[in-house]
Amino acid sequence: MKTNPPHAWPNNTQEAISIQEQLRSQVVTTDELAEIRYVAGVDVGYKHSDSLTRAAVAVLSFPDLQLCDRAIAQTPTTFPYIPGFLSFREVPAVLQALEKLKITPDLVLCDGQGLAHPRRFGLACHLGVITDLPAIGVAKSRLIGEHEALSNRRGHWQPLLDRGETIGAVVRSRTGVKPIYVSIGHRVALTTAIDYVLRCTSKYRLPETTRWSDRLSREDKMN
DNA sequence: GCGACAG
DNA sequence: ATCTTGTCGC
Repeated sequence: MKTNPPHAWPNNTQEAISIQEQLRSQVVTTDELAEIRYVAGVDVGYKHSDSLTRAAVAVLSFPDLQLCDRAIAQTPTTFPYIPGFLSFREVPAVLQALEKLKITPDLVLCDGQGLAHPRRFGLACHLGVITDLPAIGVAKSRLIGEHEALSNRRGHWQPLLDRGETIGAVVRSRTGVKPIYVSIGHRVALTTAIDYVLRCTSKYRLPETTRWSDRLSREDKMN
């Protein structure tokens, strides 16, 4: 698929903050989706030295979740890991991987937060706005926000709150497992996002999309 | 100043 | 994320 050239890249957190504050107004928090036929999962890993960033993208058919396309890309790591600035570290490699896809996904599930972010502009929002693809943040752990006790049954969820504002949801993707953190990335409402995440999750805690991109990333690591 | 802190 | 063996539990 084609992606638009990214905006100027920051060299420090001050510049990164101003970019986040500028771009967050472009996030669409309502459903603006076409028919979903292909869902992509994105995973990013790093080499031992941390100097290389590797992005893997898996495109699955929806709703049957069969692997239809895949891509890997590696770029020099240009930004350190700082909570709240993950996207500046991962987006460049992800864009290169997306460029290699033959199939343009209708929805992207990102490994990280979307709106559930200090400035409401996590990885899923950033990638969504840059590509203008519908995107959802699916994180394995919490960045910010609090929530009420959660039922341990699959499908149950609680709003994730920050100063009374709903910024995402804590979702039990499988009965009895640790919950996952789902939030709006771009062009998807929260309840719709939760629904798609659950529909992409069958046998395990994480969506099949993330599991596939994880696998592709690990395979590539061996080469 | 003391914790918390996506991947 | 990544470095890493065995081990507890279903």
